[in-house]
Amino acid sequence: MKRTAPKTPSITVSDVARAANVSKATAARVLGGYGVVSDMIRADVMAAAKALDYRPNELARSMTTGRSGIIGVVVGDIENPFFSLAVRGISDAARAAGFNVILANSGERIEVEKAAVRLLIGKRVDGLIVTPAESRDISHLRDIHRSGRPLALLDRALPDLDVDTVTVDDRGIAMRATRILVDAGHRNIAYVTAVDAEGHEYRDLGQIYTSSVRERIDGFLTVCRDAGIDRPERYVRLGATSPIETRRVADAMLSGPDRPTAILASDSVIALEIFRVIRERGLRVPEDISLITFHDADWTSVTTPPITVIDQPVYALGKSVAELLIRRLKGDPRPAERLILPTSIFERGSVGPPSNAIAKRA
DNA sequence: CGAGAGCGTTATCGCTGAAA
DNA sequence: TTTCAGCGATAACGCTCTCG
Repeated sequence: MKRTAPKTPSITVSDVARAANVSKATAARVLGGYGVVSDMIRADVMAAAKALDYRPNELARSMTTGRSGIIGVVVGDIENPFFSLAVRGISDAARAAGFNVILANSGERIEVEKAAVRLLIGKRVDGLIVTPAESRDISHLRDIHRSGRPLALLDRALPDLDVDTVTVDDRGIAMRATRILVDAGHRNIAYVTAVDAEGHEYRDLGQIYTSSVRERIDGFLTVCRDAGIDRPERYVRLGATSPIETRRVADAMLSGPDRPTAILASDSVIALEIFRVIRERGLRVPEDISLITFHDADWTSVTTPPITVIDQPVYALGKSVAELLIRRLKGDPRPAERLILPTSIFERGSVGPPSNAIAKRA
């Protein structure tokens, strides 16, 4: 029995150099694609490398260059199609520029996000893209900045952190969506988000530490108040962190005596579960309840009725933030940029006037 | 416990020989 | 004689592991 695993001798530049009868330096020049080498020697080295199946040792390479060629990405929830599409945008832009991506999931938990950032810095990523779960505790993000590594923020801006940021106009688009519901005659409109807070109950904006959601709720409440709706904040529901939790929230909301006649969902995962609960309760969209959701997820266009959605340019969001970061990695000295991408609403069939029964009671 | 070798690669320096 | 393409030698990188 062997006590130690047999060493698998990997082919190095030295081996290739020996096989090609040149020095290590010359072989390295050919394999690394730098410096000047004659065509004959280049051919010899390439042939030797191919014969030996040489593969560069990236660890050793980054030891001398100080670069890893890797971009670290920390997102809130990999399972959410919003983030998977954004990551797709990031990785496409990264690959085009010769970078790879390491992905970490924070589950929207600040401790996990901090650990992920620490891990990625330990892995010596060249730069990081983060969707900060909280605007309150950003010491770990300042640390990145201070370590000289570029940082870029995706989807969520932090006023106190002057780094490249790509977002959408969350407040403005939430206002437009809310206005559609108000114009349809709704007075009891709920906003449902995954973001949670102390006590799981909404009191005021100060509780909401996820900047994009704070913006949205602000926009939502502003339009409600402008329409003369009394205490719209009582319909803000927090903690729809998973399908199970969303179901709990939706059940509680829809079984109450003053159930809302319209719902604005903060993401498509929440909206799908709410849609299920509505149907299971024998209610109809939009006759009994109107529904609008953030994110034009695939399923929203194939339901009966199809769902009115806020179409965020998710792929472009990811692509743009990666491009900003890569520009930074290449030494661009320009001041930090805050991009706000345009957003639109696809009006489909899930919004109608409030049902009479409820309207009478209200 | 500290010194130092070793890992694979890159980058710099300096040498050689041939062309101008 | 000068110039420079083409190449070799080697220090340096940051860490682990061994040795004294």
